[in-house]
Amino acid sequence: MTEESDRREEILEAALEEFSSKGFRGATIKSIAKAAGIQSPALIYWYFQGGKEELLQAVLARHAPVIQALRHPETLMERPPEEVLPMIARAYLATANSPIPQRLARLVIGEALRRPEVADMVAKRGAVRGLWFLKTYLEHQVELGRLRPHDTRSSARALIGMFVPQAVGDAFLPALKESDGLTDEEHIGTSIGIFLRGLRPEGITAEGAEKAWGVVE
Amino acid sequence: MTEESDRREEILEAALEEFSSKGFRGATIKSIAKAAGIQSPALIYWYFQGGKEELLQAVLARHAPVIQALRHPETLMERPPEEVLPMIARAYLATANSPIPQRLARLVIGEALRRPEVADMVAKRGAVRGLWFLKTYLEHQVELGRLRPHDTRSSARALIGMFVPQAVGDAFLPALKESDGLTDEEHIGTSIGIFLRGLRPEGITAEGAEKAWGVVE
DNA sequence: TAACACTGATTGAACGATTAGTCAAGAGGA
DNA sequence: TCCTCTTGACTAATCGTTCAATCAGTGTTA
Repeated sequence: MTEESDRREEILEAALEEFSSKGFRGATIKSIAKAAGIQSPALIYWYFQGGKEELLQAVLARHAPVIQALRHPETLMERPPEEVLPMIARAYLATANSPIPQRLARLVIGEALRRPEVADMVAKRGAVRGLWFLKTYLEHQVELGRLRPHDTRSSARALIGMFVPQAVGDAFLPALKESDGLTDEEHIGTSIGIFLRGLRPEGITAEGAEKAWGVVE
Repeated sequence: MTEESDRREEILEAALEEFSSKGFRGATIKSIAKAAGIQSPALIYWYFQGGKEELLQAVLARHAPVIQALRHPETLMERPPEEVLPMIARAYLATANSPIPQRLARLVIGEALRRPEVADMVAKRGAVRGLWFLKTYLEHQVELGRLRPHDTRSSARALIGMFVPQAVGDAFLPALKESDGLTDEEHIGTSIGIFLRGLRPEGITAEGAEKAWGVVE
């Protein structure tokens, strides 16, 4: 259960590479076999009797934990948004800049366009969980009086959404970032600044908030 | 030049339908012919000598004006953000809910993943133009003293990004919106509220702003 | 009017290439 | 010998594309 065959792992790696760059239909069993360094496509059927389809499922399953991610140590819950939100934004944009998650995103997006099950998996395991965590965190901060009361379903979407164009630029449309040269850190600073100021309770200034909640940096 | 053959138009329609639902590779010349109501795939080669590839290019070219869109009547420039931003958000989400733009988005996203030229077209004709308009508008509002000074490259991204999760939910991941039932109008109200409050000049209240700038609704 | 030819539009059948998947046989240890 | 792993050769189907033939009009000529 724990020890996977080396060959199987090699095939899965090659399949992710091929599927993500060429798409499910564009990648052929032979090209995957070649990329995995094996002589015959027949060997793939020894490890994945279900053929190409099972291979795709196995690749997705192989990285499902990564997709889930965003394990939320409850420690974050108590820390103030001035600290937590930039952390989340940095983690998000860092993911968009890493090769494996990029390939996974290419594969998953491409397949989600045609396969409702994949779209559903993305929505439920990825998006809904992420939004649920953000919403819970923001609600808790409202209860603590650090943010003014509002609809956290909406603010959770708005918060993560603010970084989507930049992430898409990183991962898929380099021309977008080149157009004005906005760096990730600049964007994080400005947009979280707007977000927090927009949700600051009445009559509280930035300096007062930092002192009251013990912001580290 | 103006009068296109009916048949050619029928084939283009069928091709958009097929390409967007099955992808470029997934859609076959025969299935497109069938969807267009013609008996033989050979007819497609009479109208598009370049074959399947030219057919794809023709479908994209057919709707290029729609992709550009966002013609910006200068009248918008002078009107206050309390009016303009919800208008933009509504137009954006309405587009995400319309069938033809949805199909186009499916096709374009799917192809942009594998074809750098398509990705570049999306970035330059779509994203960069849209961001440039928003940035210009926001800068102008800063000059008018209706928003406090800030990096408008970042706020333009943040603004349009806030609606991306909702738009994606509309067009691709229905499970996302079902998860908490947030409506488009609720989201527009809350998130633009946060955005505007976050960018309000120092010492100006919401009521004061509305009276000073003559917000209609 | 009738026969004809020309042109654009449409068809069914076929070709060659490529694909996912199969199979029997072999290699190499235990 | 037995079992796991690996291979090259093969199959059956499907794909994009080509091609010769045909159809429907539309003048043109006798």
